[in-house]
Amino acid sequence: MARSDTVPAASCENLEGNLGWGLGVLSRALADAGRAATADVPGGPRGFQVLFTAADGRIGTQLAVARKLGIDRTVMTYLLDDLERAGLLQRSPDPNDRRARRLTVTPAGLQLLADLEKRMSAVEDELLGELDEHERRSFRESVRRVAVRLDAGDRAIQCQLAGQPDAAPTPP
Amino acid sequence: MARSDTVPAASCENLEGNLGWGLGVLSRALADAGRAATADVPGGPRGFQVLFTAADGRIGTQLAVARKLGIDRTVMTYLLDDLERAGLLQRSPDPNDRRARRLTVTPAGLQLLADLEKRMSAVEDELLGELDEHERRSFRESVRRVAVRLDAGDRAIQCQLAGQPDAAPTPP
DNA sequence: TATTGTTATACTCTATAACTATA
DNA sequence: TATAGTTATAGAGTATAACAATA
Repeated sequence: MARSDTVPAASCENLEGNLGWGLGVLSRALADAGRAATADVPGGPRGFQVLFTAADGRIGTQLAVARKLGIDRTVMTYLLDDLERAGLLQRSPDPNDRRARRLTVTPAGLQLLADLEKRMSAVEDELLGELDEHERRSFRESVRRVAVRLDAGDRAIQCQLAGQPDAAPTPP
Repeated sequence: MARSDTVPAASCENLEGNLGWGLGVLSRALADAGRAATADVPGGPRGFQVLFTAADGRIGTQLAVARKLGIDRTVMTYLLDDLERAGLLQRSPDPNDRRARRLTVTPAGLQLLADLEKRMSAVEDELLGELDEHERRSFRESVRRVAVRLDAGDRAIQCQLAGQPDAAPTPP
């Protein structure tokens, strides 16, 4: 009764081996450190990501940016209001589809963004400090590949995962 | 003006290379799929994690579990109320410190937990489907090591990150 | 006095619905 | 009719503060 009653028949030996726990810890740490590093940015870490995505230019409209970042479109409105009011970004009607708004980062926004990228990069390296350079590169690359597939790749996968947890894994 | 105005002086080429974006996508996907896979558990994915941690036995009291999982202690109360009401878990006063409550997972809880671990494991493997087996093991191990250091290791690191983003990285 | 846990309250985010304008 | 964006409202989730019991 010393142990056999407290140790469950777990497929995973301990909590630390649980991916959900690990990603939770990592995400919280990144969010906390990110909030501190983006204290001067409206919207915090999310404001930074919006600036970053808008500056990239390939994702032009505000709805596309919102989808890419997992931000609700109604939340996006307030976020952009704040960023625009701070003079970091501008909305303008898309000439091809006048319903949509194109996002343009102002010179002030680009300048802040360059600084933010340095800060966030430092934060990330600090968080991943446990890993050596090779492991770090490998880790970043894995995250990138997994995320790209989850994001653009197959939305079908997410639907499958969300809809039928016990269903057969091989649909035609 | 065709490009030089839209492409910023970014240290990271594109959004996909951004760790924050990648972890965001991955965490959201895991949360979504986890919610679906734990639809029958009070508290959803978090309820599963509490069960898992409590069943491990090494982290006995409810406050310790809450800290380990990044759950506010006031939220923990409601969470445990639900889990206890569902007959999955029990609270009992710690004989060594009668302020604290020890958590015991009931047989029904252990049975559900075993099933949940299978479900969550399947969800995780599906999410990491982009990686081959070796990469997957390596990725999980990296997450584990990074999280363990962030969690127990040095809370000083988190304080440093959170407190002074621009400060010198080598305090005495 | 400090800490664990609970409760009640207030606040912040997020989701829902309704509306405008374009397509 | 459907979509991009906005606005207002309601709801979920979270944090804050006060309290009781124990250390």
